[in-house]
Amino acid sequence: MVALTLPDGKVRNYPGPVTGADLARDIGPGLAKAALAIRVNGKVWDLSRPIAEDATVAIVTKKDDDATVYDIIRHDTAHILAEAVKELYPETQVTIGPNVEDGFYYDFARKEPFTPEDLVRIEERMREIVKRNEPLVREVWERNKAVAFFEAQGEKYKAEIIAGLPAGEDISVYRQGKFVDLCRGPHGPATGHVGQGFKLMKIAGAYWRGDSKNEMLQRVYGTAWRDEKELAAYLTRLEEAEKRDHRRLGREMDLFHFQEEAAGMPFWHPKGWTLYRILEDFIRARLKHSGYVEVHTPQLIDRSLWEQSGHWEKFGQNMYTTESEERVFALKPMNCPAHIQIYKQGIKSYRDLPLRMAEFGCCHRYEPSGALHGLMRVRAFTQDDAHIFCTEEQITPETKAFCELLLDVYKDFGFTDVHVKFSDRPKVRAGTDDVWDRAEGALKAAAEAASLKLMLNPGEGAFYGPKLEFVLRDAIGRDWQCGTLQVDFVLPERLGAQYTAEDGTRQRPVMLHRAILGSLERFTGVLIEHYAGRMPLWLAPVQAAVVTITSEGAAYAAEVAERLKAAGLRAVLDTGAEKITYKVREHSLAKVPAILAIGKREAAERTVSLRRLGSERQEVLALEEALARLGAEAQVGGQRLAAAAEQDFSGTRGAQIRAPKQTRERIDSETTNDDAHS
RNA sequence: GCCGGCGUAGCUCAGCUGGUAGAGCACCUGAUUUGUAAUCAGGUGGUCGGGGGUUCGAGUCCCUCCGCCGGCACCA
Repeated sequence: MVALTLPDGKVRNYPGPVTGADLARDIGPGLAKAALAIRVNGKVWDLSRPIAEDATVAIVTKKDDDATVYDIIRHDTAHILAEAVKELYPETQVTIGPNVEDGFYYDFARKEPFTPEDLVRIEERMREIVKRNEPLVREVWERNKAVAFFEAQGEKYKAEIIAGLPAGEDISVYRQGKFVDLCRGPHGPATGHVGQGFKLMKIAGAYWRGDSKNEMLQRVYGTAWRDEKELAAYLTRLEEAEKRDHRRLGREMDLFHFQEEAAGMPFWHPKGWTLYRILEDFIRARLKHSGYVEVHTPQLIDRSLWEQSGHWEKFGQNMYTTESEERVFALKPMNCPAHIQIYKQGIKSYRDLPLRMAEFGCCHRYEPSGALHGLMRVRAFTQDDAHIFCTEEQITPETKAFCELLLDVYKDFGFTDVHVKFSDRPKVRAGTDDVWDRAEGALKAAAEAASLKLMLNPGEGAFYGPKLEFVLRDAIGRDWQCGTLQVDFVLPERLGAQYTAEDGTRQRPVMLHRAILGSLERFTGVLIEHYAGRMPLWLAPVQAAVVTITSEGAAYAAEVAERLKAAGLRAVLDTGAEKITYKVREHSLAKVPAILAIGKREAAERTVSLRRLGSERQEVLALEEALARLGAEAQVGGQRLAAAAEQDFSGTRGAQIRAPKQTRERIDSETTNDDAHS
């Protein structure tokens, strides 16, 4: 007897093993048709797989609001992709085809790369295969049979994968039509269940087994959804994400640019640099408040120091060098060795620790050309870098304090969804197990003390110590790794840092490498995308535009602009001859958070008509009231920031706003009252 | 670095099988004094990413270098 307990608590008894398909058919024809798979004691099984023992079961259908549905649909679609490719290009070998976020891919081995036209053909064939509604049949094969089968087919990759599977594991294959693929499953009952809500997205090269020493395969990416409507929604989502691409907004909002002569190194324009400097000044103030000292170290340092630190050996190929006076200098790729040099000046006592040394040091790294990506991956960058020299006992309190500072800073920027990856000892590492035990223990305890959600990232620590990696989630759900904290026992040793302990002995300090924003360039990019360019008031390069409706208001408008600037706000004055609708549009496209319109009435009554970006509402306020309100909002405030991030984004293009002609000169010199960059 | 795609005016893009470069917006000039997302008219603007080759003739074809885009690999 097999007793199956259904989700509603009812129990069905069978004399012997039954399949999910049998059960679904017994319950009703509708369910039988809709069934995709069956959950057996929480595990998802194929409908064709016999259930031989009592179990709690639930039929999975496409309508279920459950990630499993997508897992099945996407993996089925990957098999359909492989079948289509084998039908169209029989000489192609199949390799692996896992699911990824929002879709799947399949890697193929073939001499000729796929063309975009091939992709169209393949997708057409896939749609046919779906219509054929071929049953997907699970079979368990004996290992040698499986290897022999795939070798006979010329599928050397598949044979290699099977050979690598642990002994004793069932080798399951799935058959659909003439196509047989090694696969763990589970799958839906037939290709038709996938429906037409899928699309092939792109072709790319990918190394076999992810190793650049191996041959390159052809990877086809696809996406698959429950139906065409969901697919359409997904494609719309991609388009929306594209609109907030910081590279596009950087151009549209005149923040920065890149050019061939300095690939991977941003040219910051006045507005972009204003934003950058706000971040830098903000962090500088926070660090100062948290007991850090700031230093500045040379851009060029003789290679001997990099040899000593070990960087030359590991990363020499990725360092820019220059020769002078028969010596080789490297542009610094990081600040830490230089900070140790400062630490080593004079004798340090345990009383000097912890010593928190910060530097906004510009670093250069020769990143591989294919890695460059706007501000997110550059060759010249500045971190909000600091090194905390401390004793082992101080690791925990210092880490805790750092985590608190970091979360607080993130909150100010509007990021409240943060998770932390904890990367522990890698296989190849320096330091004894005892030291690692202590370092990992201290780091973990501190992270937990700071109430962080920890995700384990086993074996991914630096060779010198464990690390925390702080990942924040942006307004549209994308994750960005920004902050980091690494415990380092190695560099102080290599570069000879010491302190005198209470007992008079010489000891090695521990070094905590840490950054909150990471690279300022990258964080600026993240912020632009998070806010879709609509920065909250305190971050907006131009915070307010004072615009006249008619020239009668010009003198008063100039006064309003002056008052805003006197209140510390970055304001522009637009007294051009265009219509108010034109000015509102232009300044809105430029994503200026506040537009203060001045007409005859406002001038007479000493008021302003305030319009906020993203809203059509206008509010007539006394000038003093508007000043007070904007001034208050320009202060850092977490809640306001979060609210600003949620403002919906409407697409724009070509917002290269400049001052209208009559006032051009005046405005250009008054874009900002922040003299820091002049 | 590897695989694929792409590179035409400041931006977005058109330019069929090779016949000597075009639109919209932007910009400039003039007119318009306007009440909350585009006022009208006229005008300027490109050695078609760089170099080389094939051809009577190359934006269109070939080679090569550079850059960008999408992945992969890398990321101290």
